[in-house]
Amino acid sequence: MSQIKDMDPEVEGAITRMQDVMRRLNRSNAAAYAGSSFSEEDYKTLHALMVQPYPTEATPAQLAETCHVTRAAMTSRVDRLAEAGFVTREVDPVDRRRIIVRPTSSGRARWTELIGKGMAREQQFLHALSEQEKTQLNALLRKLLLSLEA
Amino acid sequence: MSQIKDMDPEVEGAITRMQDVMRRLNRSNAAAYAGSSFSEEDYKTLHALMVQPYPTEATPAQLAETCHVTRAAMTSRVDRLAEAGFVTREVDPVDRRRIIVRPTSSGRARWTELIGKGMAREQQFLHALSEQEKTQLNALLRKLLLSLEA
DNA sequence: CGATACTAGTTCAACATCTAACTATCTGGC
DNA sequence: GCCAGATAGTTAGATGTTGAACTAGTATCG
Repeated sequence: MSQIKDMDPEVEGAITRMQDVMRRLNRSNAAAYAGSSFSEEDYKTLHALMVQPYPTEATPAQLAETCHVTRAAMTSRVDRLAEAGFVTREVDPVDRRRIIVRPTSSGRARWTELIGKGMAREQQFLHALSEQEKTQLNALLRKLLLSLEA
Repeated sequence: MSQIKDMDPEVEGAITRMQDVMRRLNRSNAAAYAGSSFSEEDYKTLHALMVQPYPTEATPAQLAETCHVTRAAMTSRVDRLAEAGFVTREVDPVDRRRIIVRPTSSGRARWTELIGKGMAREQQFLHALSEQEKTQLNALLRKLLLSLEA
């Protein structure tokens, strides 16, 4: 490989490390759902639904946006969750184009069971950083995101 | 959504923000290759190859590991690059199971053309942080990764 | 009131990825 | 030398995603 000018080691390092961190986090999460019939996508979709303000319901389009996937992808995600009995699909009587997705009691239970484990995993993931360091990291990321939103 | 105890806002925040940052970076990179016949995967594969120590060559398995994909995925990646004339595939005469991948001059040229733009994009991405802040961010990430490697 | 434009959701084909099986080759004991 | 076991790469089938086309229902406005 030839000489690479214009390279900033701090920039390269920060980006490479962030990618590495996220890769490890994703692997850790994936591992937590491996072997189960309930997938990580299932959880994320269910979570997007449970996080809605009262009443706990949403359209596929809203869930798609929250999960950062297309509506097409959300169709099959909701298919699976409905098939497994974790959510219901109902046509909105006010606007019959719209579908309203709601968790079943079984879906609520599954989410409650998994949310705790997920947070424990995240805390374990960052446990090497002190409270002060986590705050510092957050401040840097917040500043970065603020600039990126422009 | 019910009461969520055991939640640490700093942990949630840091992870959510890191995910957000990476999503934006990935989108920015994807946009840079959109419309071109040369994909982001093509670039990453070519980059993994060009980053090898002299002589600039590697086996598919090495490239797969560097790119964090399976060997199976690397087969089709190298297929495409070879098809497009950016790399060559040659059987290792010493161990005929192995394939040696090498960049063509056209591949080298393409990489040189794109590496600069990529670094410029990354620097622009982090431009909101001062040198000191980038260093700080790096230090935090390094510490975090160190703990995760155990 | 009716034509037109928009919106929500779904379906479909293309694509990249993964896991698992398979082929070909090499290696190490016996 | 030969056979069992490991290794490199490929192939096949399944999965989840995207973008584009399609269906059905709603809103606008002349």
